[in-house]
Amino acid sequence: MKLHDVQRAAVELFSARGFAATGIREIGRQVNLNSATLYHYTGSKEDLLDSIMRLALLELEQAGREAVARSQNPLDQLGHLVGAHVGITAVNPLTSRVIDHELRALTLDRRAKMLEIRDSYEEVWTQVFAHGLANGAFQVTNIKITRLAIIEMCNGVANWYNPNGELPVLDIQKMLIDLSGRMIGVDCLWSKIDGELAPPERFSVEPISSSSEDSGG
Amino acid sequence: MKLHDVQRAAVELFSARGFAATGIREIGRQVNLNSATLYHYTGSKEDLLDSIMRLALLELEQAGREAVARSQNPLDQLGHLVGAHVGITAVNPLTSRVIDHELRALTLDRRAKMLEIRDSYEEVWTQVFAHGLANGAFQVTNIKITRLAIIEMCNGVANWYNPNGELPVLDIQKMLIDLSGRMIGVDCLWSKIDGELAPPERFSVEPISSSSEDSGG
Amino acid sequence: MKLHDVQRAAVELFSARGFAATGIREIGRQVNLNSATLYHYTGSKEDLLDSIMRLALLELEQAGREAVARSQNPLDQLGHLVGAHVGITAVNPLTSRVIDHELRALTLDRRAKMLEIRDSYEEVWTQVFAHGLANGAFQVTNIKITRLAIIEMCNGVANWYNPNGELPVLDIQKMLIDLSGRMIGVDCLWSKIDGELAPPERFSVEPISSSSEDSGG
Amino acid sequence: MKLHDVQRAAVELFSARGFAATGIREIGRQVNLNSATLYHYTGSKEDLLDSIMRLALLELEQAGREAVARSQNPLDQLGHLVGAHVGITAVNPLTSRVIDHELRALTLDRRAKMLEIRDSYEEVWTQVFAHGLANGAFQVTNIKITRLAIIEMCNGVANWYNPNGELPVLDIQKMLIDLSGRMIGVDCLWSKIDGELAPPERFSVEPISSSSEDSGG
DNA sequence: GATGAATGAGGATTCATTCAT
DNA sequence: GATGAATGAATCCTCATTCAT
Repeated sequence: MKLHDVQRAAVELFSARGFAATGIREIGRQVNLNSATLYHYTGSKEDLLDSIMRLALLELEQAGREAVARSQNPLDQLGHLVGAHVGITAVNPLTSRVIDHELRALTLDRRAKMLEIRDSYEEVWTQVFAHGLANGAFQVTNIKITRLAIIEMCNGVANWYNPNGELPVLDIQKMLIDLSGRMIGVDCLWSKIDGELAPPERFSVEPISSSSEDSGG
Repeated sequence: MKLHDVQRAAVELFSARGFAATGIREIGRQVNLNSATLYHYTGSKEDLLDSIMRLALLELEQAGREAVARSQNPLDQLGHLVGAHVGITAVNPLTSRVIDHELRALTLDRRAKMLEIRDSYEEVWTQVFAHGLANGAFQVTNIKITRLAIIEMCNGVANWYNPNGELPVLDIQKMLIDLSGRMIGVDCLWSKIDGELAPPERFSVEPISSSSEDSGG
Repeated sequence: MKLHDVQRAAVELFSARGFAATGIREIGRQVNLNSATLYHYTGSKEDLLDSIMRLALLELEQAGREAVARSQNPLDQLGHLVGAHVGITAVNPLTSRVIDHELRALTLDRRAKMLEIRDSYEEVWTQVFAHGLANGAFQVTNIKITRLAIIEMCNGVANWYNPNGELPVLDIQKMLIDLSGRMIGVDCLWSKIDGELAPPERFSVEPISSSSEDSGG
Repeated sequence: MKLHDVQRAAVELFSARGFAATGIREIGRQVNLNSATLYHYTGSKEDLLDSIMRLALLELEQAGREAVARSQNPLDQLGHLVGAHVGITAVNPLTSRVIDHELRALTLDRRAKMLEIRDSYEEVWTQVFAHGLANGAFQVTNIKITRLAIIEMCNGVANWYNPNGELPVLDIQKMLIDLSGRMIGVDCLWSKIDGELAPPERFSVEPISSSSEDSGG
């Protein structure tokens, strides 16, 4: 479908230059479409960004909920959750950067709706930590900061991981799961997880040749 | 000095809306200066961004080097380094966001020069990890990923910490030092550090009422 | 026929927003037709305007000639002419506004042809006045200005008459005939007219629910 | 002042082609100003139209009030009112056309405010007619229609009068005053008016070489 | 120092129109 | 008949920047 081509091109440019610095004509050029034709597919430029972010956040949220549903044990849940988040981020680094950087480009009301989805996703994390703490499985001094630190660590993957490089995604997932484990006082969390990690999905909007290229910003 | 006012206003707007989405007139309005007058103080819009980023990165680098110089012991060094980075980030969240997000807005050659500074700073981290590993003090399976994960975790502070909130900066520093310690296999790193943390400096370009406000993106 | 639907929709929009401010898609939307389909029925946007104006002006001219043909007496002729013009204007206010306002939207040559029709119609008025003056029936100091004043007064009906209101068209016709009579020095012209007024025809292009609504402009 | 030049050019083009069909660049070209510079003087295109219409309508209203204030006698008042309206219309035909045709181009709220001014002006007419009727001086069968007919007749002057032609404005005023008089049952109203007509003022926005040129529409 | 005026380039978006299906 | 896709040209407007004052 053409719409997907447009979205992919948009993600590529938005992630590289930023939403505001990307021209609608530039996007069109990448898909060999006149700028006027884009409006046939996407509505406004902001609509385009909105559709991309919504799609990505919804998939992230769903992946998070499925990850947690794989076990009742908070430790397992944390492992799966980190695995899912890191997996998705590593497989979709460009889209992830757009999610992380361009919320501010949305109009107030659209931003609010988008934040609802993000908050709903973060709620999943919050509950896992609450259980883990009550459980005694998580040994942390500050639950909130620890959670935020882990999430930021996971988000950071989009800034340095190159999916076309040598390191397989699974290795990154293992590593960050272990690091997360240590952060809550558990060593070698990866090896203790019950069940396999869900394979991370590639978004339909993620550009094909996404090479993160450490392209700044 | 007026230049600092302009820079502060610029950081405030760049961090909130992004460089490309911020108009030169908008900056002028915040400091009651005609847009044409800005050019007396700052040169071009890119010059303004360049000066801000350079200043901030140089201070960060210096703080990093001083942190490491406080001890010969890699564990101490890591603690001081994390403390410095987190401290600076927490005290200058808006400037930190600009550093993290707007490298891409620079022209190629300027970006290259800026990356040199950033690389030079990251080299400090790399060496600490190299020593820690050789030393046996750091128990990690993958140094590079561990280092990146820790740095991203520290950078993330700019996304959620509110310097006007209740939590003192020092508490954040302690927490993240402990978390970093655990990530390399050492518990309670904070209590083991030799010497006091250097008090984090506020950049001259950091807006006064910087409340991070978790304002998106 | 569909063509008439399109023309009616066009008159509705042209009279409300003006030709230049009306989009071809807007017209299509009103008749549930894709904008591309309009071209099967109407040709270009200007063709559409042209067909509307030509049709209306031709009907006006014919009505004018028939009105004058009803008597040899200049006073009767004037009465019938005013009656016809006012009647048509009151029954087709939207189309009348289009005629009055949108000549300028036509290309030079099309405008010239349209003006020929209008001039031909005005020639009817001119001759009635010439006869009335020669006759001695019209007592005027400036024949041209009087004629123009009467015509403008009649045209003005399109600006304020609401065909869905209480006042019947016939009352308007009576009133303006009397006023016209007074303007040439004859009182109660309406009661002196020989023969009945021709009933004013509704144009095929006049929108059905034409409520003039005094909607500005 | 440059602003006046811009307004004059705008009136010239708006009256000739219509607001919607006039480009901002076209206006700029006429005053040798870059289109971007126009915004320095005028704000948006709609602001430009708004300022023109407001200025013209306010002057018209003031002239109307002054005309009526010249006498207590309704007949005199009507004469002065018609004289003022016709005078202003004849001296400012282009601006008058803009007032008559382009209200629809304004946004809803701006249009509402503009209509307030116009209504306030028409209220002057309404009161004169009310007094004239109560007085017995006006012999009419329907005041409202008579009033509307006279106003439309006066407005019509903008459609045919050429200020650069042979006929002086005063002659037009005389003629239309007499015609208006006849419409309310009074012959030779002009010769009965007490006091001189106020000389009609030329608007600052009326183009200098305003030759009505009967340019369509 | 400071600013109003000025501008070329470019921003997103809409336009009337065509054409293959 | 009817339409979705496509486009070049044009829309209004904003941009960063310069310069005479």
